[in-house]
Amino acid sequence: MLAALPRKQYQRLLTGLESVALNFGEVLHEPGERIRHVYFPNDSLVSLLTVVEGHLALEVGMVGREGMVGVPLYLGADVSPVRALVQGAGAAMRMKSARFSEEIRKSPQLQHQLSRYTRVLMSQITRTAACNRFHVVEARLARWLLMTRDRVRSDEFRLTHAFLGHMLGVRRVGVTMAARALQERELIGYTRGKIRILDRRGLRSAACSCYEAVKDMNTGRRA
Amino acid sequence: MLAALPRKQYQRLLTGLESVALNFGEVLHEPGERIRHVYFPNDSLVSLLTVVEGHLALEVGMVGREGMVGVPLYLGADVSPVRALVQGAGAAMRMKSARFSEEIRKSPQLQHQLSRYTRVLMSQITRTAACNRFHVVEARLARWLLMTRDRVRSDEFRLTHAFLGHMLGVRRVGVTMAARALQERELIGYTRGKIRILDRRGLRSAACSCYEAVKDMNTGRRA
DNA sequence: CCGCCTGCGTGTGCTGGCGTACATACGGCC
DNA sequence: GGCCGTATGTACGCCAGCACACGCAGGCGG
Repeated sequence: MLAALPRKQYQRLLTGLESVALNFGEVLHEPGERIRHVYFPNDSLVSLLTVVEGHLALEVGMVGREGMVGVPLYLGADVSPVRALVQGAGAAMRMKSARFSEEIRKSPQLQHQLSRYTRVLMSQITRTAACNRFHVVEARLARWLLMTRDRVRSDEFRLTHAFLGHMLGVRRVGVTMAARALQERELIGYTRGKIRILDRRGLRSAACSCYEAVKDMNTGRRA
Repeated sequence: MLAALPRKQYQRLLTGLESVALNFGEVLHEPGERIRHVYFPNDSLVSLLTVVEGHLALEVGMVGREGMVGVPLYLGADVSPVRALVQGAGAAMRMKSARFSEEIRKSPQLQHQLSRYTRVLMSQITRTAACNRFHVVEARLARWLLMTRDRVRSDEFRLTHAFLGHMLGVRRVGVTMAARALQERELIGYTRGKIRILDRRGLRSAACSCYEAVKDMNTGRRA
């Protein structure tokens, strides 16, 4: 995302950026709490979850190297409305909130990038909302795996059914059923927390149209 | 929303604003189409709907006098990701897109108001997503009626079960059942497209917590 | 090598909402 | 005052996902 900035701006930003390793399960932001840093995932992957009392969590957005964690800061709030959970371990850059606000003020180009990304994120959240309402677990699981794959750039990653349940807002058992169905169709394989995508094209046709839709938003093919 | 601006700015904006009457069922923006005007409802009410092929529509946000229809324009896109449907007839102000973009550029205060509203809208969309996933129709219907009431400022309004189905993303029959349940508890009354709220407090307790949650966002009690 | 924790499989009964189809009833219009 | 469109009621079969509960197995630490 930042790489799209003019070189000079980018160089200056770098002086405020700090390289960090994000660990699986780490919580970067908690709803209602102050945002201390904004994060720019490199090969890591962060999920944005909404938390409703008395229910499972529910993923509303996914942030990889195309985006940023901490958009509310750009919009002038210093608290997060969502939980930001590291879902794929890896490297990221981060910047202190104060410094970042400062940089935004100084750079119209950065503002432009951020407004663009905010737009994409809103569309993504909107689409995810509809997806969670209308599509069955199996299709949603397929979509989710594909989206994850695109961001961690690997066909294999670690995650348990229970974890997936939190992402998709369903019980673990629901995930188990859906995963087994996909496995029987030889689209994926999994054992004890390791999931591997075997047939990417097949998985695409098992997924709902939301995968392509969200992808198109990110690549800017649609606004 | 605009009233929060400094008087001078507000005066200037007025010169670009045009008063319009919004009619029930009118579509202001269609997904994928250019945004020609932005709208500031006065006593009218606009629903933001996401449309997924082969499914009912689903409301993700509601805009009354506290907000604006056309946020994507602020974020630099000239096409809408959602359908904006007039759900409560009434008056609104509107401004041509080009002029509005111009005004944004000129006024930091306006930018500030817009970024604040964008934040609120994102939170609302997020919360609505979770609500649609986790809560039963009856509670969602109650929430929806209360939210509408707050915006049109009247205990009675015109809408059919079929219409409500589109808002809540359920079949008409589902609405009928939920509505009857609420009627039997004497919280609402309805006949042929007219719904009246009889017991507001009771309705609040029938609604899920999302009503209060979204309300708090709008009034700024939470970010 | 044993135990235990974690991850996965399976079963049972239940309920909310779906798709579809048809029946009633109000209310405006001629 | 009868007609008809639109709004609402009702019914039937169906299935996805729920809550809860328990069984099994791989792998790590002692």
